[in-house]
Amino acid sequence: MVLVHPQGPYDLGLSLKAASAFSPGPHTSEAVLRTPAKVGRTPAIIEVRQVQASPPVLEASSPQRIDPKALKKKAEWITLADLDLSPFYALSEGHPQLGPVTRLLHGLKHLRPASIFEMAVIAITEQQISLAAAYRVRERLVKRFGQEIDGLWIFPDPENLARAAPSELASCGLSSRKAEYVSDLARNVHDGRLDLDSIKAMSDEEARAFITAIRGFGRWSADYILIRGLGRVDAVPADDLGVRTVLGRALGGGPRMTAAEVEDALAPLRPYRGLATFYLLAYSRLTKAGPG
DNA sequence: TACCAGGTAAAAA
DNA sequence: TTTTTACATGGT
Repeated sequence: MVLVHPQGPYDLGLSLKAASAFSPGPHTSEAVLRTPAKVGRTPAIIEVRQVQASPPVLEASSPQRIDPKALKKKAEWITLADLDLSPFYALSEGHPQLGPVTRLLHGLKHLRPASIFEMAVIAITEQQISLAAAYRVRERLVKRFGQEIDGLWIFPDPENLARAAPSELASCGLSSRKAEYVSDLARNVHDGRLDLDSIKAMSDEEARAFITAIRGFGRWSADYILIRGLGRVDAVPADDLGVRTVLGRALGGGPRMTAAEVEDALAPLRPYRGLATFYLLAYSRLTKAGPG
């Protein structure tokens, strides 16, 4: 068991609730994060619960025997512990639409996928089709090429997907084109030709250039990976259909915005445009009537 | 039943 | 150089 001290305000329960509003996922209904991941070489369940509200303190643990330092690092990565929301709240305070939303969702952060590789595959699956459809495709990928631990499935390593024939990947529901993207990506990462972790040290602009140079990743995927996979809070896929729809309704009071209108609407929120967008999307999903 | 859903690369014009 | 096309699945 290790303690994690997130920077600034944090509400794990709210963050889990938002996560499950975006995808069905195995997120628990209670306020405990339970996520399967490899810690070093060891498959493990990582459990995170909040033991103090303010200043926030998290407790990370695992039923498996894993290095406490590595466990802490993984928990910090997944929960975006290094992000301090305070300056973002100060900036959005006076914003007519965003201000009330940030007050309502105080302490909300998104959860990062355990690795950039996983995030990259998520991005490919979510190109063009609905999040729900993409989730089903990933579920099949994970159950075919991943590893089960205590009822949860660890996302496949690059090696697992590199070994798979593109046709096997496609049989999980990927288009043959996307199956090639995933296969190429997995093989390049596994061979060491592509170092996705090197993105962590790059500026947003460098990272965009790096990602879009990879086959299968356009501007949308690059910005999506930056905000969701890396927690780069200023990155926004402005041409994203969901972003354009929700911002059109939330900020424009009307129909779907164009990408240019999204850029204009978010300009005052720099350097937190991605975070602002996440809050508006989360608010939109959380306030939709749930099933039952 | 259609149609749309948090795009991309490659072909065609 | 710009525009069009094929693509896979799930929800409505």
